[in-house]
Amino acid sequence: MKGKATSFDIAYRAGVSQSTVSRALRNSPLVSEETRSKIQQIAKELNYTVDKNASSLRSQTSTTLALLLFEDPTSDDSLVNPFFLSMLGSITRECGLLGYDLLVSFQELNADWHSVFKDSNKADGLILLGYGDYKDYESKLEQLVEHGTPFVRWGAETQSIKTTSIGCDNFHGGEQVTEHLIGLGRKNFAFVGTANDRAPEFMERYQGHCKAVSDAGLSVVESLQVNAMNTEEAGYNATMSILDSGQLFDAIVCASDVLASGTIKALKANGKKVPEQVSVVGFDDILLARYTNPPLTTCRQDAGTAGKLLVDKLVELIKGEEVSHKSVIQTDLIIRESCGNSSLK
Amino acid sequence: MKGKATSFDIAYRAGVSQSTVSRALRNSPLVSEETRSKIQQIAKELNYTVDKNASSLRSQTSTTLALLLFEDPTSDDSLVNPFFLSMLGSITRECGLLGYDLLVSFQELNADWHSVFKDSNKADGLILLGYGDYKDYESKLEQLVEHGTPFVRWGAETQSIKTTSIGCDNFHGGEQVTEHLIGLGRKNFAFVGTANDRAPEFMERYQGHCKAVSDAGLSVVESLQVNAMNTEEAGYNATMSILDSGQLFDAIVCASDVLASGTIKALKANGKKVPEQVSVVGFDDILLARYTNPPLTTCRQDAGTAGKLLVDKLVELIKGEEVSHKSVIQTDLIIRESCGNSSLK
DNA sequence: CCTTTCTATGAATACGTATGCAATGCGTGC
DNA sequence: GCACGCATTGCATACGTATTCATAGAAAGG
Repeated sequence: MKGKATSFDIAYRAGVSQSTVSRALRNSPLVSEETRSKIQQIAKELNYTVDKNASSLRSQTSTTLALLLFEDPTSDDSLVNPFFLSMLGSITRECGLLGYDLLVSFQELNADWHSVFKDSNKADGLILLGYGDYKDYESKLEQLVEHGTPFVRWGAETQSIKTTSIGCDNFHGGEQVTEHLIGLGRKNFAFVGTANDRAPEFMERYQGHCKAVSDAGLSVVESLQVNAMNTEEAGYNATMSILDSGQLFDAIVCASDVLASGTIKALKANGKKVPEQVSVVGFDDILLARYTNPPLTTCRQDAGTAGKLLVDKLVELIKGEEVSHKSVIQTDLIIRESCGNSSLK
Repeated sequence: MKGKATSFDIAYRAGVSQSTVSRALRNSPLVSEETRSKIQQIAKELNYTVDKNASSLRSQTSTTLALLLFEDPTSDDSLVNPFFLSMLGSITRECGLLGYDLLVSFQELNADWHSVFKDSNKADGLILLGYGDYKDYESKLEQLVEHGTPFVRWGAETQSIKTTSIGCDNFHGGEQVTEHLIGLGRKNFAFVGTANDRAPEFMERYQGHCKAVSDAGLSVVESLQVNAMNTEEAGYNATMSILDSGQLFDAIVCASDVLASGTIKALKANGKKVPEQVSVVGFDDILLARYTNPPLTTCRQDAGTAGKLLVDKLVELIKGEEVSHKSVIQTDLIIRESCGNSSLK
């Protein structure tokens, strides 16, 4: 046998036309049960596989999704938000279940990612993962919408346009962790990772945090909240600046685990005991949270559900179904040791 | 404008034939500089992108690589070997640089991964990442070879057939960590993660370890080496069994960081102080290694170089170039606190 | 000025599949 | 016995590009 078998080879052997072979293999009702089974039998014998390029070209659909991961390039290996990575598993798995292939691409934010893949017909839709400089980001999203490209995003809802996004209940999560701290007797809160343009979900967490503080009859001290990017270093620096300011606080709420890791380091470097003197909470429950010292109390986002949902929604969009603009995933408070226990009261 | 622009649209506007457009866009020397620039100009105006399906179908080449990641499905989110994940970044980046797209797929070992992608012409070659039940694994590799599918692997060299693989110098790494321990005065070694069928690289590390022990005039105690899969739980259990055996040891060499993490937990659970009573070393230097308590001394494999090399070699294979069967990446000893310092002597 | 060589282009075709449309055969109802 | 409907199948074509082959014109050489 020379080269790969084509549907014509099967047709010849089965004594039917190529059309019938194509139909039989796609389980069209237009072929009799008898010929179908004969054809499938032969296909198996010949190790036949449909040529995806030809198939996609003809049907104008690729059964492929593209995952675009936005990350600022960093120097070290940990160039990827660990939380996104843990979604990757569930995304690929769900793709497999639904019969889609997955193209993965890391994109810098200023790249022309909005046209990649879809224009070239390599993918039927896009999954966008990662935060962006929101001004530029939203304008690119608008282009996608104009273009009619199906896509879903992980993250907060966008302001200017309606897009389909999946996100966790950041506001509630912010409440949860703060209520936990209040329950332990903490009263003076700092917040690391206040919103900046790149991370509206941080803002939502902060707002939930504020609500819980207010509800408890306590007051939010503006000067104790510090803007920070999502890196350990930023968490470290933010915490240092809080310490330098000399203000009083007995708990630090961090907008992510990565930030919290830096916060704990900074506190230790300054001789502060965690959790005895200062409680620390994070957000995400990435693998690392179990290994900080002390282990980090945090708010878990279910990466498995998130990934599955992203794929499901995108496929619905591709099929032209009506899809809700926002899906919210519940958060779970994971209690470890970085906040102490109620004996602190 | 209705639908996407095709090369015919450009041809019409430029007053040339479609052939010329195709040539101009692919920078063929067969078109004059003048028409080329006119065509490229028009292409830009029309936001033209080559239809990859048509292009791939015609040229029988997809400029796409497929990354197959083998993992036993686990219950928790950390379903992916963290080390492999850190390679993902460099792999996608290198793919981008070389103009290749990347399909990512998690595969269970018993699946028909050997025929996926390549048969359907969706990818020009495969990158295999992950360990397998070696009997089954090698037979599938043989099928790939027979089939003429270009592929590269991360890991140890295969026994029965010649395949192109990239791996770190596991043997030397095993020596490095052991010599370090010996330098600190350790004399009685246990080893967690002795080779099983699924992880020949573990075996190489073990052999390097043994060499270093012998070279130092010490002896290897067979009963202090325990087989273990690459999970934290396995490391924990293996260490417990060593402890239960009641044998004397002052250092545990683990075949991976993940194992070492479990080992440290088990030691602590039994009241053993690390590193005062027992030194522990790992292998890989995954992110987690910085966060164990105490931070883990380990042998770093350069995931960045590894990923880049995998892609480079695969592309060479695809282009039909001669490629060395094995490339070795150097390892670096990363000293943290889990082994103690020379005051232990 | 005629032949030859080269350069730039166009015409035609193939890649392998999916599908609209036509055709065939067979059963059914009147 | 005839018209009609249904169930299968084949024919022909389109998807959009890359490439071989042929061609026209220009340059070159004698």
